Amino acid sequence: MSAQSVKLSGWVNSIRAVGGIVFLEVIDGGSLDIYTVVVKKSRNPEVWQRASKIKTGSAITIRGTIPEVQVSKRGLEVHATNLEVLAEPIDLLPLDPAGTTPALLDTIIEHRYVALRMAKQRAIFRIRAIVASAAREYLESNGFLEVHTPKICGAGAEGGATLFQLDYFGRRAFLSQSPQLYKQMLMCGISRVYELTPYFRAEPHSTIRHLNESWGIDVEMGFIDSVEEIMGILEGLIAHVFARVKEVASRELDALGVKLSEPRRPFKHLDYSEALEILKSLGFEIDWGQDLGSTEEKAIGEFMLKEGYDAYFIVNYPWDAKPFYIMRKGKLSAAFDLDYKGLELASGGQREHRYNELVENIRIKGLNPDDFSFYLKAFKYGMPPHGGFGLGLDRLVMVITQSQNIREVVLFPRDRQRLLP
RNA sequence: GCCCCGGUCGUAUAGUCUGGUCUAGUAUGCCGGCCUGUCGAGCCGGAGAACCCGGGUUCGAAUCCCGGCCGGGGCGCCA
Repeated sequence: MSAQSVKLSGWVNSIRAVGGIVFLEVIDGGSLDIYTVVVKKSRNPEVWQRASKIKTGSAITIRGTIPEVQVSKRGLEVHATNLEVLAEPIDLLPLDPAGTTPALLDTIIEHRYVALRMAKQRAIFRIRAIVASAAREYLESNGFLEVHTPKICGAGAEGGATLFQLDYFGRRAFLSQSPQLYKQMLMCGISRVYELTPYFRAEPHSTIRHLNESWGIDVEMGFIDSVEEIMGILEGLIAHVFARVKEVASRELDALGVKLSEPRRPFKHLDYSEALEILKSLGFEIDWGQDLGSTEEKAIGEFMLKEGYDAYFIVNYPWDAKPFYIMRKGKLSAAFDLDYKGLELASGGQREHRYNELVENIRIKGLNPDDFSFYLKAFKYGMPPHGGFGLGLDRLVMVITQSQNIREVVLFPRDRQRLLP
């Protein structure tokens, strides 16, 4: 048996020198692995000389061997036979990559690239990537085609939400607030589509769960029998993502101190009217037809959790509280929200696919059908019954990583104040 | 946009209520030294902040008052 030789490139996260031995704690390019690089004066005077002068935060390449006998209690021990410093910091690090001295969220965001050397930060963004790939995996195995719709749009999607305006060769254009209208138009030619996409919203909110640029998983499916079919896909998607993260990201979850439990299935279907009853019993005064505010959502979340449900659908919303493209069922609608512990993760529903009814809905909402002609045209050529949902990717990652603020799970968040970096 | 709280060495904080004793304390990081198995290393020494910006009160302001900017939280807004 001989020692295995290795090449290791990464950053020095901490240095401990004990007499003629230098211990470098090194992390690699992205995993959660930690290496303890050992350099002894007696064995390698030249390398030791260099190692004892190295600065925390330096980017280095090590060549060395992995000894049979591992003494280090932390990380894989590597005995360096060569050490090359590729770049060293020219300023004090803006935060402690080893995580001993805490950093405020604002400091982390300002220096996210350095913060990513902290185990917890890596864990969050590794989980984020796993969530995205697990979602793709599930949707593709269910016959959904990934599509990419425009983010520069000539018309505001549904009216209502505030849009970012921009100049498009002298014409007025907007950043897409949602792929809603485009994914529906696609239902005239493809039966199942999905898109991982940014949503741009110019709302001046400042909360722990809103951003002006956020990411969503948008799904639309045609030839459906009922709205239940859509909820089935959404529930399956959520369940698959949780299961996948649990399966492949145990180290990341450990690093975050998160014990992830998969949501109880089947998800409870809570009627909007039932939700109002619950709220009434909790002392809230809500008139039928009103949308639920965040305080109400949280109260329902707590109530449902006591009943044993972390994830639940709220169904049968009043149509008045929903957008024009949602199918009407008298005073009610074929729309649903998916909430997880009081946080809205997704909303969706069956759409109105009949041309005349759709035009009528637009009018009822006080909008002008002419403004939607590019969209309405798609409903003239054999549009099947269809529906879908938009699932907030940031919020899903937030829930899985048990982050308190949505900014924690977005590398460079865009909020009202933050435009750089 | 409204309400509450905050802004002090690179980082994280103490100090502010009860103005002077703060030439601003501590931890970590940083610099120098000692130590051949540290692993939140240890020990010794050192540098580092006129306290977000502007104005005011006062003999005297990190501390009190006003405005602005920024941060955290709550609400509103939210296809």
